[in-house]
Amino acid sequence: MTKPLEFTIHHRLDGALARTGTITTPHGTIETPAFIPVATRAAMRGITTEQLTSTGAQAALVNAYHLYLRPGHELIDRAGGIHTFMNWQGPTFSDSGGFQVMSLGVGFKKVVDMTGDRAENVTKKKDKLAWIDDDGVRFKSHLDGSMHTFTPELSMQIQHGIGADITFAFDELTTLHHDYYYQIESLDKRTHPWAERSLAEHKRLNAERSHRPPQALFGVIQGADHEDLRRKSAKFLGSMDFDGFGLGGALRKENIGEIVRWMNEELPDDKPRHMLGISEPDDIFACIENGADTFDCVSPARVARNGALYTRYGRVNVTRSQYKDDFTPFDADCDCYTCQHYTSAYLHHLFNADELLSKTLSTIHNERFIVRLVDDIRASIADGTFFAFKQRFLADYYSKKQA
RNA sequence: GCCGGAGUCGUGUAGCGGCAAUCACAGGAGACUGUAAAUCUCCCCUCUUUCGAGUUCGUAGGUUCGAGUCCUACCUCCGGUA
Repeated sequence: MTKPLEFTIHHRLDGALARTGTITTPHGTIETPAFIPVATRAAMRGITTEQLTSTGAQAALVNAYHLYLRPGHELIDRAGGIHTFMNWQGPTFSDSGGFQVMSLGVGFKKVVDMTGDRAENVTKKKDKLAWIDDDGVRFKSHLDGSMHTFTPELSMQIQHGIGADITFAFDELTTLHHDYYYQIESLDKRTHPWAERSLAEHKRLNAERSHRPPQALFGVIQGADHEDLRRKSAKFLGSMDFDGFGLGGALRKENIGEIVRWMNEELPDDKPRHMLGISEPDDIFACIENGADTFDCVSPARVARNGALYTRYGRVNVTRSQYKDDFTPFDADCDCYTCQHYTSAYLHHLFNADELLSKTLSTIHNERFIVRLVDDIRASIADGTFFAFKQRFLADYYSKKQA
């Protein structure tokens, strides 16, 4: 195969931007919409690749920043690439390190804020581990304090060493707390020029490294919650020679669907769109309805490790004492390995006893839950029942909290 | 029997005349959205939704403006010794 990526659209939903399709990569295909679990450091925390496969995951996403620091992208290249290294034969994505621009910078020690109304939600200069200028980002390693400068070129070199099928342009992830003028500057001086530089370096590397399977590059749209900036960014990047697009950045939960629509109305229809860092069921519905094709997110895994499991009726902490004597599966509707073999009481006990297995079993469940949700949404688009499915699912999902 | 030591929140502790009283564990609840997350936050004597009120450091007295803290007696436990 000469092209790094092909995207075929199969179904479209009347009255919305939702579609189903197939992404074809050198390491296999992804039926979209799809949820892509995150294996930041070339490992899905707490579970094996076989267990990840059992969740129905079609692909996995790794992170350039983390793998650059350890074990190093040259080492992964020597291993034969990320697929061989981590024994994951399916399609892979690699994030550019753009998220760390925010999470180690202004967002350091903060929770991602999708409301914008937490007043003190920006990290002070001296406490940060990342500093931005128009050329790139200086990082202070969270592992040993050493300094590293990320540029679009370095990010692409790292991502090519890693060898993921789909890579992302290095971008600046802003927050809802940055003002409008900062958001404009961020687009014009960094995210957009960096996208051009990422693309140029990517093309050079794909040509230079012809002994490896060709890699795809997605440009990442920013613009926070401003319609004009989102449309402008989508138009600008959409006209470039990317294989697909990342829908990134500061999103306001309240109107996340609308923000996604602004971008997708401007983007070329025939290229895939990846929603970066989103996985709450209501957000997934809103994004798919407005044209998102794939998703990645650490949340299902993280909340699982911390004891929160998804059910049809909402996300619930198994650590609650009510599950101590509950000898039924935590989610009776679930076909995952965990729910097929273990009871709520057992999971409750494992968390209580701080057994590693608690995290493994709950991660398997949550990843399966979100993967299956998106699979079901895909099926509902194909057979035209999307809106009914969405209404029923969300009514159930939020029925407990409203009560 | 005598000598010495100790009794503080479910447990183990801090406390050195001045705030229901430290810390840890246990217990209860919550949070988590391109992973510095096996993390973090809150509650945890009683009553109260809150503000707040009440009762407390083995028991009973005493000294003091004020006692978990000092004194006396008693009770219990742990060492040592007959």
